[in-house]
Amino acid sequence: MNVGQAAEQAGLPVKTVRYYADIGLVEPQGRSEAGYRIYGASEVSKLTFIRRARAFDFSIGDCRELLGLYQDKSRSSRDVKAMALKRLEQIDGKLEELHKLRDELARVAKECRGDNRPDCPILDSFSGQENA
Amino acid sequence: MNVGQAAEQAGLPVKTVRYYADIGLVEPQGRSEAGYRIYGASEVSKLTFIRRARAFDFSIGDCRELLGLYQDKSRSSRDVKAMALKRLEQIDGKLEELHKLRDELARVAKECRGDNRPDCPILDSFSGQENA
DNA sequence: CCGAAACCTTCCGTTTACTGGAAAGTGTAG
DNA sequence: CTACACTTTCCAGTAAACGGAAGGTTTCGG
Repeated sequence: MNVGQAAEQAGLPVKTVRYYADIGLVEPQGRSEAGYRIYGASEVSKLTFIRRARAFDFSIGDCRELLGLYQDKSRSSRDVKAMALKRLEQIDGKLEELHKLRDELARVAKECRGDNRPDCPILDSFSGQENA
Repeated sequence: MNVGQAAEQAGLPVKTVRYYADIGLVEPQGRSEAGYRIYGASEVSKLTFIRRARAFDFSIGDCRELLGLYQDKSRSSRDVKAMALKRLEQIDGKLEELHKLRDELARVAKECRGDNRPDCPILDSFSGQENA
């Protein structure tokens, strides 16, 4: 199948699939006489795999590593779990940070009357003139 | 004061302060005879302002806009509040997404024994072979 | 069989918000 | 005077693609 179909099956934009081929992440089975990339079910699996891993915020580098584990039938699940737990930790950190951010922004937004007058607690908080 | 001191006071890397000058976000008061950027308290305030806004995930474009409002003494707080609420919405969306992600990753990681055997629910979930 | 539409190719530039480094000039402390 | 810290500009690169141009291919319909 051509790149378009492979992309559709994997749920990725065509450009992205080509990009992944360019960086050697998922190379097509081969090329047609006209130079078209040819993909098979196995490549679609890998692309799908990557789409999902990316949705978990794994970097392309991580994906490369995970794909290696994915294809290595003799890998130990320990390695994979270690990566997953590390990522989980990162996500938790990000979540916490984002939560704090959200709450602070919500707080200052709530304090702002949102009228025609210029005084605005939001901007005050940015400039470090909070009265809290 | 020179760029280094301004950066320190604003809590930003020197490179970043120079970058902000380059893109016309916060330009120095002037230049010394030797061509050194000269900053004053007012610029440091703006830099600090931007650092904080950036911590709220506002883009540079947003910061430019906010800085305009910040400096415009006749602005209405309504405009600022509208921006803040929009950003809040975005953050909430991101939070929700990240939460789902976290939970799913935690779930598959928990199911993974993490031993020397190759079977791994984490990788299975990536390739779409979940049994859930 | 021809022409248009819908594919596909490569290449190049753009994006975001910086960061790093090189080469060279300047200011300062001892 | 010299070492060293600080500054300048410029160039390149990062992540992970996206957008578009110019051109080749395939396929569908008449």
